[in-house]
Order: sequence, then structure tokens, then C-alpha cells
Amino acid sequence: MSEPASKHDVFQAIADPTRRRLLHLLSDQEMSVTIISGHFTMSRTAVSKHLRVLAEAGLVKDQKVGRETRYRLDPEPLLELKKWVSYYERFWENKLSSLKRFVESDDSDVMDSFPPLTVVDRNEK
Amino acid sequence: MSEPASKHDVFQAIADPTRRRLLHLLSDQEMSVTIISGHFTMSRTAVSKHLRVLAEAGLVKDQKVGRETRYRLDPEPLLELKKWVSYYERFWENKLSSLKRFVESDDSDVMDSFPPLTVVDRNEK
DNA sequence: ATTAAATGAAACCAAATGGTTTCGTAATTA
DNA sequence: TAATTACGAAACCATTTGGTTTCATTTAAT
Repeated sequence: MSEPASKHDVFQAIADPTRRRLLHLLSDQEMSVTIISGHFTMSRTAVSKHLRVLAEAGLVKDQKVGRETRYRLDPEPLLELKKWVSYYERFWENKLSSLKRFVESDDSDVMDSFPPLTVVDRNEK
Repeated sequence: MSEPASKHDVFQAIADPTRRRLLHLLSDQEMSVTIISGHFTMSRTAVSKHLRVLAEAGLVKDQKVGRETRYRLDPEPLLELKKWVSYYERFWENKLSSLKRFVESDDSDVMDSFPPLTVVDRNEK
């Protein structure tokens, strides 16, 4: 059932700002390569390569229509990303509450709020 | 107030699987560089460089304690990621609901054992 | 006072990345 | 049929990335 995890995963695919722009563009509507690259200053070939990376990550699907290739968004792989982020949500909940504590306690000497036990932890390999 | 958006953003920081492992490790507890790198096969220096990338993205904070440097998770920048993903949620909602429509309209009995709420379900562990 | 531990900086390297230009080949149009 | 359009493949290039080893420095332990 699991995909062969081809070379490019979602995390890597969205790392590049150009590719994020591409996803956003395609979220609007399906488009051909030439039309798409009309929205960028770089060459069509460069855009095409970005599209292929996205396709390998499953984030876009392509369909040949005559001599052109239409690309459309497939947001499904973003579920993995959402799931990954959701794991950390409870931590930023914690952080916000400690931030709140910090703000309420005020004072500029930040280090005072770190008790000795921070220094004393016991980690061993 | 806002950071100068130095060289590494969240998207790039989490693109690397090693760095994702690091975040997960640190979500458990604050740890020193040596202890951290004990969890990896690569050199301590390599781990240290990954930690710096994470720090530049604001995902971890470091604190010197004696001769060691403690790193801890700071999940706050992940909010940006969450926000980014959330934009696309409506698209996969559409996709899921059209899947739902498809399943419901289809008279094949394959999916009958899955109650509708499986499709509509919006949270997971 | 030595010695050992913890770490970052630096120099280096191979591979990946993001871009270019050129060329070949279908498909469309004149 | 001939010209044009849409596109990918290929070769190439500079920079970034992810890793290494070596070295210097600060701090802790004997």
C-alpha cells in the first residue's frame, strides 16, 4: 500500500518557495505548463522541473491534452504534513501558557526564571 | 520585533529527515549536543550543524550550561506551517467529500462496512 | 596543575539543487 | 506540406547541502 517513497517527499517538495507558489497557483485552477510559467520570471524549463518535483511528491497531477500538459493540484499528500504538525500542537500550547506566565511575571532579568534544576539534569547516553 | 528571516525558514528546516528526528527528540526533553548526537550515527559536528539550522529557523533554542550547550524545542514557528497547510484544507475537504459522494452513489457493497463518519472524520490520534 | 570533556569553527569534499541554453519531437495551424 | 507551438530531455554550470576530519577554546574533574 505504501508508495515507494520516490526520491521526493512532501517535506522536500514544499521547501522551495517557487514550488509553494506553484501549488498556490494551481489551487485556483488547472493550467498548462506555458500558462503556468507565464507567472514566473524563470524559464519554462525551470518551472517544468519544479512541476515534476511536485508530481513526484504527489502534490500535482498532470494530464496531456493535445500538445499541452495540464497540471492540477492534488492536496492529498498535505495530510501527512498536517499530521506531522499536529503532533507539535500540544507543545506550542504549553509554550503559549509559559509565555503568558513570563509576560505576567514581567521583569527584564529573564534568567531569574530558570531554577537551578535546569542546570542539574541527569542525562546519560 | 520580527526576526530578519535569516537564511533558513521553517519550510526548509523541516525538509531534512534528520532535522525532523531532532525536533522529535527534543520534544521529549532538553538535551545537550553530545547526548543528542548519541542518537545518530553521523558525527557530532554534523548534528551540531543541523541544530544550528533549526535554531536559525527558530525551531530550537540553545542555552549554555557550563561546558555544554542545551537545546530545547521551540514549536512556535510551526504555526506558520500550520497556517500554510490550513489554506489547502478546503481543497482536500472537497476531495474527500467528492469521494464520499462517489462512495455513497456507488451501489457496490465494498465500502458498506465503513460508516460515513470514517470519511468525514476530522481528527486523529 | 594537568588532563579530559564538550563544543564550535574551519577547511574540505561529493552530491544535490536550481537554474540556464540547446535540441528533438509531437501536435496544431496555416 | 510547411511552419509554429508546447513540451521534455540533455548537457552544462554555480551554489547549496550534508557530511567529514582536524584544531582551538572553554569548562570540569583528578
